[in-house]
Amino acid sequence: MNLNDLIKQFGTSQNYQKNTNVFLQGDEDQYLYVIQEGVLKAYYNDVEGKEYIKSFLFPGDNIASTQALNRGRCSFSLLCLKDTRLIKLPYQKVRETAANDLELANAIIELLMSFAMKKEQREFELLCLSAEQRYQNLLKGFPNISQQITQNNIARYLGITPVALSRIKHK
Amino acid sequence: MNLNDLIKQFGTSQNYQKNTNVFLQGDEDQYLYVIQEGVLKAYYNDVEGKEYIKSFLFPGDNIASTQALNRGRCSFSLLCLKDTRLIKLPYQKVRETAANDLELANAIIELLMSFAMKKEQREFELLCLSAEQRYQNLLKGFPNISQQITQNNIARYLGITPVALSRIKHK
DNA sequence: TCATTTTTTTAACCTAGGTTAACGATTAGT
DNA sequence: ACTAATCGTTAACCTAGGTTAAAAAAATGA
Repeated sequence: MNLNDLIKQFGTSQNYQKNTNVFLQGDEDQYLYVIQEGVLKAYYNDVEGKEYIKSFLFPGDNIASTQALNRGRCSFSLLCLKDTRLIKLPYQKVRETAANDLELANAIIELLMSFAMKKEQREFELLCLSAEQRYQNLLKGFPNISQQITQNNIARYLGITPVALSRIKHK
Repeated sequence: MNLNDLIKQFGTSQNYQKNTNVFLQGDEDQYLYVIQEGVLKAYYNDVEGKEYIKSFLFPGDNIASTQALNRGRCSFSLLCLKDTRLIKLPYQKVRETAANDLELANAIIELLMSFAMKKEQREFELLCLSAEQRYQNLLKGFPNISQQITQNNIARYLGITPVALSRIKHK
């Protein structure tokens, strides 16, 4: 069994309107989501309500809170920036199936490996690059991002304020 | 087959003296390492030679460059801060074995999942916390770290200079 | 189209942390 | 125990980015 078979068997399709949350920081949510259509942001809020954007999600991407999957609560919130369609896959089913299915287990290894690589890349950027370098990097990897995402959101993703991003662009 | 069996079958034990590198940024190195004894740092150097520390490694931890495993070069270097003994496991063997061994494949899923959680936590800290908060966090999770790691290295791990860390401590 | 809301820019001022350099304090090697 | 090297601290000065607020620009909706 591969990931597509698994999705056919256990996945349910869900529609969300722009500006609705798929889940909120603090929720229990043991699902894996695959984006079919739309754009989302995954973000943290601190105690003062300040927002920090973990990542943007586009069709083909997948997401879950690893904290929540491993018997915890979501460490972040997930919000639709546009009308969105996604597939919701119960993680319990994924693990149960993988426990008895060699092909699927190896597909999940691939998936986790590529997730790990992405997280490691983000860690690198946050640790080693200046805000300006992170911005250049983002543009290089995603030249038309500003058509899809507001500058406000881009700034929060880079770890700076919208004011600071405006300054960087001005140069 | 579980991870320990795999280590017995394909792992080789290696000793390194303090201040020697296990691998260098830019190397090809398709091995997974398990730390038996010692302390190490994983770090990036930028074009000007400035150093940024990804993580410290202690007995029981494991490490590899995910970039290098996936037919690339190491994105960081690995250096022993103390005399070190570690087990070197060829990643090719791990994948070949997992491809035909359900138990092992699921053990690797566990391993990758816990790796992903760690990277996600680090991403959170770098994105959302100030240097001072990151320092407090580190002390909470590892109260005796300054007996094991110099302040210079701690600062580079936090993403600040040793001078800045000295200032933070002074408060 | 007009009105409202949201986004982006600009400016003034502030703060955390960087840089350089000098000086003690430790540590390691002989 | 002595020397050399490394490490930690302090100070002076600098810079990237934060904060607040107001104005301009753009998007949204009736």
